Amino acid sequence: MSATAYRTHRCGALSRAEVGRQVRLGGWVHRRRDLGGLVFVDLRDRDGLVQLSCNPAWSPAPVMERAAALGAETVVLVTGTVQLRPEPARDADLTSREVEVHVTGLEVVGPAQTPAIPVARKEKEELPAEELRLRHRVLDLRRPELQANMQLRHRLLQRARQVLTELEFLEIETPILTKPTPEGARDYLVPSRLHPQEFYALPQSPQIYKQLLMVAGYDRYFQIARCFRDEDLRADRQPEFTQIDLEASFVSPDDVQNVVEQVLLELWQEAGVQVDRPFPRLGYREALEQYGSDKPDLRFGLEIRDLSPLVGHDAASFVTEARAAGSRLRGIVVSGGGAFSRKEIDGLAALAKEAGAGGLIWARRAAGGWEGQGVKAAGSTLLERLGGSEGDLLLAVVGTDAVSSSALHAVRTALTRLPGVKRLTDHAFCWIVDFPLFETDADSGEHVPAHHPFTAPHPADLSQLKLDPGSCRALHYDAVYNGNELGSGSIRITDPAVQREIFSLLGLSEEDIRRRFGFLLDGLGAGAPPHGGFALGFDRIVMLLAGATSLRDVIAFPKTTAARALFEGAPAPVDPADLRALHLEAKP
RNA sequence: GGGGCUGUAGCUCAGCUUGGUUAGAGUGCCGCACUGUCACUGCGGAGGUCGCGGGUUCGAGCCCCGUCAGCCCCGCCA
Repeated sequence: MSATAYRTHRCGALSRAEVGRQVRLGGWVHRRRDLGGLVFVDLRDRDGLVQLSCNPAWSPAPVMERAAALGAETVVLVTGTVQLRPEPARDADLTSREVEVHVTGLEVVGPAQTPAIPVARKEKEELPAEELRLRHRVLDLRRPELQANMQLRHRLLQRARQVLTELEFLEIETPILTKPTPEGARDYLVPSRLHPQEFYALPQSPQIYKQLLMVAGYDRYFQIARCFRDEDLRADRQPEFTQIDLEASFVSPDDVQNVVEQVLLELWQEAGVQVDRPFPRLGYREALEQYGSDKPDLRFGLEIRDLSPLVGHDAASFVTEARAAGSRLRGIVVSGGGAFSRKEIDGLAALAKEAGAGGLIWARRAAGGWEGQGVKAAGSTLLERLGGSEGDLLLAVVGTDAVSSSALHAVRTALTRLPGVKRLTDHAFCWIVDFPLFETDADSGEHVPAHHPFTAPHPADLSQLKLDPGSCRALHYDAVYNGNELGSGSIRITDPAVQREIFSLLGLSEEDIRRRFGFLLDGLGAGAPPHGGFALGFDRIVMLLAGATSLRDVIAFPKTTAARALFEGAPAPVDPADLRALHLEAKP
């Protein structure tokens, strides 16, 4: 299959099976070891390495000469015979190490300048600075680690296509040049040449299109969709990213979750991990109460407890006063946490403060009873009521629920990285359900959609939509894995009247609604089936399954945190004439 | 928009604490030697805008201010 006019095999594919065969290979010079009379070359391609052995006993003089002059990363074509290595390979895990190629012909077809960053790295040698890796992306992409990541990415993509196709989903493409319809994030805009002062927007997601496909009767849609959001970046966020986007008609939340679970199961299986179904479901309120987060890492217990009922009269005044003001005392008991150093505990306290807590109350249970700063703060009555056993560590926070949740979530996340903290499992999926429909904007105090404005309200809460929008739940669900949000979805609004009401709750005038979302409302009025869907953050999934720590390691040509492409040099200024054609003027 | 870390040879880093002769190491590169290496080995050599700009000082890689770039986090973002 991999044979071409130039080669019979890939370098990394040679094994005992080919011993004695005459082969032709093409690849990159990974490393060269020149012993004077003998030259060994590790030749690399996407399948791996094979050792070339150049020896006057079988290599003609010109071959010896050329082999001795080979620079790193040069592309060569080689002819030779596959032979077992004289000595048992030291690295038996690399099958190609069992054999080598006795070179009879060697031709340089792609001379290479000395690489600016090394492709062949020594053991434990640090990676070059990320800036250089991005600038010299071609060289970085040659590294076996990134080759493996990109190959995994391909396999996951194909697997997703396969399983969704088996589930009768149709892959349908939607426009990249779309209408600016803000869903929360800033749009990337594209000026129109034919229509002065008008703009396309790149899609933040194919949300409205996929809903209209449901209205159009396509019943089950999916797309490996590129999405664009002009927001500030993070290690796990890029300005353009890929979603496995899907939508289905006549479905309940369970139906959608069922499909998503099947997709995730197959993707994890492709990466060699067996996943149990169904995933546990956890209410949004419950998740915040027990874990302080709507994306809890359920590989760990470490549940948050409400300690308020245990507070006695001997608690410190700042605790009793906060209690009187309506705050709660919440905490985590870490079994075995008594062994943490003071430095580790101080580190946790710093995180709690950073998250807005006044401080972290802590106490550990030694042989003689509870000790530590928390004995005074929480009061010994509380600690007696709490009980516990020797070696326990109590970490607690007083404050509003919002503060204690985010502080304890930060503490809990840090705890999971400390040595000796017990893990219940390696792979913990869950669904977070019953999200609120609206959030209150911190600045304006106005209602904003918790997700996007097309999410259907929970039927049980529909009657409160006007009276008390804040208490309305949504038919929205998130898939969470090991503390990472993999994606989210919902049942959509199909009643145009309800959709109008949501828009107007968001402060849109009738005219705004018409202008911005008229085509959606017309669609919904044309006979809309009940429908819902989901979008999985594909890059993040690849990152997690590849064991990478950055999205940039699973994207061939990523952007920096300032949204620059260092390799090709985007964005870039354009010729004023080109701007004029677009009816634009660049102001300094 | 805010905070933090980093920037010295092609690459990875030391030097900065406490300003002072000619800025070092490993690796890569170049040359020589070497017939079973696999991070080959040995010997020799070249290689520096200490990110950039300004300031303090007799003197700045080192101190101060600004700026640029990369990374991480908060805000933002599904």
